[in-house]
Amino acid sequence: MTLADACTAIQDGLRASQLILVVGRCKVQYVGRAASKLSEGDRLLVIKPDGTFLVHQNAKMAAINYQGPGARVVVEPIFDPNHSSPHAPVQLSVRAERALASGAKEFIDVRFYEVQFAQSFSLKDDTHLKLFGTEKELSTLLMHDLHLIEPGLQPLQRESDVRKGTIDILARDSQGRLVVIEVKRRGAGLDAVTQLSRYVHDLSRRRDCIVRGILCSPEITESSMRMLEEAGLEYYKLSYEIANPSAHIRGLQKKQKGLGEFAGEQ
Amino acid sequence: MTLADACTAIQDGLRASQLILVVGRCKVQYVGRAASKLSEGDRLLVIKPDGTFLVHQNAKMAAINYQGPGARVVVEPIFDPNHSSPHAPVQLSVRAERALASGAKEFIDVRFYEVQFAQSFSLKDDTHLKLFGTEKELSTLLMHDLHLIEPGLQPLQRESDVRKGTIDILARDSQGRLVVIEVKRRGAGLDAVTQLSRYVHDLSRRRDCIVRGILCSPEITESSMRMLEEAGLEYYKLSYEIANPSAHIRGLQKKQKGLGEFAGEQ
DNA sequence: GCGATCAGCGGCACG
DNA sequence: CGTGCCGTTGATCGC
Repeated sequence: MTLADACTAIQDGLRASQLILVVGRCKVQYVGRAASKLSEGDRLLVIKPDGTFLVHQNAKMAAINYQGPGARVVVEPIFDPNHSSPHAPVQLSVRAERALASGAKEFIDVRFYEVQFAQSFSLKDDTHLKLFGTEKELSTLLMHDLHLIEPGLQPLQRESDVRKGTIDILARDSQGRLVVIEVKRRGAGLDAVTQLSRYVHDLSRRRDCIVRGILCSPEITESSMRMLEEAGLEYYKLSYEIANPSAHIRGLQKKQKGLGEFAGEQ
Repeated sequence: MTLADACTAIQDGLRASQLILVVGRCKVQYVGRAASKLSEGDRLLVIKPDGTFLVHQNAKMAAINYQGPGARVVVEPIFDPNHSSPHAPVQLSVRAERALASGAKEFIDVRFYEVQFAQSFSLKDDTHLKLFGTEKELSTLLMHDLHLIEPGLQPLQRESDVRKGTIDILARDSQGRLVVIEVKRRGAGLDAVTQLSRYVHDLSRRRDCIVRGILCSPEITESSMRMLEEAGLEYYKLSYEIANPSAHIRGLQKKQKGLGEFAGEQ
């Protein structure tokens, strides 16, 4: 496929606001929040009607260069400066520009030397993904099953904002103490512990009372567990199943200090 | 394009370990770390030689469903069960399976009802992106210019592991105190403050001495600044430029408590 | 719009 | 391998 044909195909796709696919040998340059250079090689370029601009190599999930929705795409044939008359383009430049929130601009330039394929497609699609097993779902489930953690635990609020973030679940225990519960849908790391610790400290200072903190996650790393214990916080292993219309909590087990095993309360 | 032709095209691409592109009307189902359903609509499917599997809608940067490198892809024509004899497939199933680190498996099933386009491409590309302006680069630059923060500040180590994470820069000030420096390439939020706070507390406890903590970033949110001050930590506004072979630090300015303005030290 | 957090985060580097 | 953490993170939701 000639570069001139590719240029036309891309322009047609841009005008018609279609999905554009280009496969070819190119260099890529990016300047914006960071800067990058990618030397010659074969890549896939995807341009979506909303301005999304993706350069993919032949491996890995992530695009090697990209531009988010809202980018303005311009395609331009490059002619050999040695030839005074413009016969056939020797390169094809596909450029995406975009304004950052700060007002600064960023751009990508993909310079094709050879195009294997370029075509645009009309994609009719107004559907939205339905996702199950998110943290929000688990959190909602857990709030209605706080007795799994301990009897007498009463839910107060979900997603309550404190000055230093958003608490997943706020509850009160049988002795009237506030309990901050942080839910993680996957293994908890140090960040989860610092997060919970932040909420507990903030709340205990503001209300001037003792506040408990409980981390609930399917796993926790060893150093996170140590840090949690040092901070006087509690851990419950959260076991759950993902089902189609809605997830399902299998159980919660308190992890005992210094033991590799669990002692269930249920 | 018939579903049978699409099936052949995909199979050829899989056999030849090529990049495969499919555009068509499909449903998508996913079960694994979470679960999802996406009803009928037109999408782009990208399959890479390494098993990467991407389903893109006509908007947004992120793939709506995906599978990472290592997935095993199987394509299978589905025939109408009412017809005893297999004439033409009524659907085309493209399935990606993958084993998680935990040992559990996850899979996506893309069910095509109609295929506009299906073709595979050979992508020769062994290049790697060169990226400028990363945090690592800024951190290295800053370590050699600690005097920008204050005179007498001496670098000790970069990327030093403490029990609770990895310290960007460890230094010693003119009075012999340890200084933990956390560098962020973009605006700092609460997480950056908790991160720094974590390192400082850990180190001060382990060494049983006073440890200073300094956050360096181009911006910081108001609540983060408040939290930083409450924790007795310091903030320096980091101004930098991204240049081609290497980034360049323009300056560092200490942010004064309670003022919207800066008082430079330089 | 900014701000905080989640994500099926992905990817990397180091122990 | 896990653990930690950066990312041109992106995407969402609340203020």
